[in-house]
Amino acid sequence: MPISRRAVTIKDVAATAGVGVATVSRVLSGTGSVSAATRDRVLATARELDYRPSALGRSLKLQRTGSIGLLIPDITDPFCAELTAGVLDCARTLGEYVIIDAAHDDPVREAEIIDRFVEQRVDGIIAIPGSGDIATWEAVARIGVAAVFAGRTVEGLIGVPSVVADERAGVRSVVEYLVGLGHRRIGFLGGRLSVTTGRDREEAFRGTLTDLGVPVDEALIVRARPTADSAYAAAASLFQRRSDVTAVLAAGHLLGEAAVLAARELTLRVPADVSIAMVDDVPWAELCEPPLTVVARPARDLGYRAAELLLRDPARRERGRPVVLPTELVVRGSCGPPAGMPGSSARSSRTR
Amino acid sequence: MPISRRAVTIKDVAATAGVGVATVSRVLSGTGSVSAATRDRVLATARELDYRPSALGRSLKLQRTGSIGLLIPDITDPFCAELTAGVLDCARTLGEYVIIDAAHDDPVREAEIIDRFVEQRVDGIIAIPGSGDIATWEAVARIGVAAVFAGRTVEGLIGVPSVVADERAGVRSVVEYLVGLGHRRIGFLGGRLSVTTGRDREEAFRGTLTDLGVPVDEALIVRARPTADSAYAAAASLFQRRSDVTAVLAAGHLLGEAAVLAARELTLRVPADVSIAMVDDVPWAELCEPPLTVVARPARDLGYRAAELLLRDPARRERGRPVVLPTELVVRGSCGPPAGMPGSSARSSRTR
DNA sequence: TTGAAAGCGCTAACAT
DNA sequence: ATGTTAGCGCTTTCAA
Repeated sequence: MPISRRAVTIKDVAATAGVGVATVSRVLSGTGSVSAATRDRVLATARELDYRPSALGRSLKLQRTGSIGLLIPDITDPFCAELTAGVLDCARTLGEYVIIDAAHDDPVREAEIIDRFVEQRVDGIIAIPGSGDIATWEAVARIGVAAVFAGRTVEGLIGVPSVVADERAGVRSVVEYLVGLGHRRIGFLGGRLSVTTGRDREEAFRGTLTDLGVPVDEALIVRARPTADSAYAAAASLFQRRSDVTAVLAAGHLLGEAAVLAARELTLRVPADVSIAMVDDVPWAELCEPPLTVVARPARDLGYRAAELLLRDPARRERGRPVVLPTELVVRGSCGPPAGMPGSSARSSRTR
Repeated sequence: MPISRRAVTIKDVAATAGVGVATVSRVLSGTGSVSAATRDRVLATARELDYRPSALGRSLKLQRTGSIGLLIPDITDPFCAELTAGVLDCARTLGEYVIIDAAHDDPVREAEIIDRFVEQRVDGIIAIPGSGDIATWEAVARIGVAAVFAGRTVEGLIGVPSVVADERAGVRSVVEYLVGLGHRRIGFLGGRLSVTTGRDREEAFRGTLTDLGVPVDEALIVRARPTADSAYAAAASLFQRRSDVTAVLAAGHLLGEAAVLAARELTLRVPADVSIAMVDDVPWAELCEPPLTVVARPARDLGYRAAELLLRDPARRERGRPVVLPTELVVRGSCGPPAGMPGSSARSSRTR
């Protein structure tokens, strides 16, 4: 079998079948009318020659690629991966393909990736935006490339719609749960305020506490950069600085991981000594000992709906209003009444 | 600001700048020679018009897209995600972009995705193959599209090189470790033999035991389909059927998760009652109580090297020999001497 | 029903 | 140094 030196083109098929290229195109795309005889002949030769139509030629002609660009912070993050799976699912049902790239929270890289997407003439862009440049997205809108944000938004940007989880309601539900359990001194491990989710969660934390008549102790609210080290430092320092916290809400799985590890390191029993809850469900939350109570965001749906909004709902997309999906409080075993409360188990003397 | 009705093309830039299209092309691609004056003028107009060169036109002309197709089973699998990150890293440094899709272990879907990649005229394909069709890959080779397998191979296929972990050495190291601890009745939770990794691991398990003079008890070797349910059923049945197992090796993180859950359900203490080890390091392994001892595959490197092999090492790629990367035995707390051994803690009466 | 031809945006060979 | 032009593979009028 000879190595094919050149890819088979529509011309080759046409010539071999003894018809014009237009006819081949018609047969293969199913448009127009062709006699059954030619149809069969063309199909046969195409198969025989192992002809693969080039999407390049078609896209250039059609001015439409059938692709969508997906920009995420980091594919190894479970939330991103799950959201990506949703995008892939939807793209598949809609016959689109997905170009993906990770910006790793670097605004420059984010802009580069978007430029690339634009050059590739993607039909649209889905992004989990970082704390990046607003100008980047204004440029996208200006060029006229459709875009939608998923999971997060960019502050003060109009015209780019988004599909997000109801972060505030999620935080509210878990704070209410903790307060209902009897907690009054609840620590909050938060992320950067420069991303919308970070701000929403922290505000909702404060707001819910206030609504419930629980005083907000600013010293119990700490923030970390999105690295394991920073998260751990924040968690450990909170536990050590304030041995009176009875519960901690981690506003993200990195922070939750840090809280679990720090508690373990300080030999705090969960939930006897301290209750831990976190935002975002991840596989390890269930395998933890005890299993972690979490606020789950519908990550996969977020991705699916974002793709849907982008590709098949231009009207709604234009309106730019955010689509908000509900979260779910998943109660597992990591939260209980505070030590010393009726119903709580006897508290051991905490050795630090 | 008016909505751009049509994307700016190289012609527009040329006309506006008062030069030929070739000059614009030369300026933008940095090839050929242009006077500083025209150069500046072209650059200025390009910027002014917000010109974005179309990769479609360029790719069609150059017969090269600068893209690679990445085919994986499931992006939400941590191993796949990590490997994908490696591919993304390498692609970025090489200036390529990545089209991704998940086959979910469906051979038909796998074939469809590959067809799509071919139509898109990707420069090459990287795949974590399922137990799919060998014919699919033969077709790829026949067409002349470069491909490399990552993490797994397809049996009996020549011409497609691969970058894989040293599965056998990995399993060997952990089996030696367990036997060294004193274990003689070691359970094996395996995957399908139809994927190369599944077969390699099981063979290595048997082989190592034999080499060490430990009899192979076939009743201790069970297989599961790659779903959480099937894995759990396998683990639970093994524990219940054979209460004399002192250790279990899970040949994959799904199986490891099942083993941990099943042990917990049956109130077996780890490692006092049973030691658990698993192949593949995942985030939860460290957060588990006790943390799980694992054989870690260099997932990210696997992806990076696969991309490298595909894009910048055509010579080696041609030769088709697999690149084998080492694994690492990460000892954590989930393995100890078997109950009743010197050094083991007193064994509780196991209530079943 | 079918074919010829224009043209999508770009690059490169060729001419000037 | 710069402009003209052919053509990459395809779809789609427009004629026949």
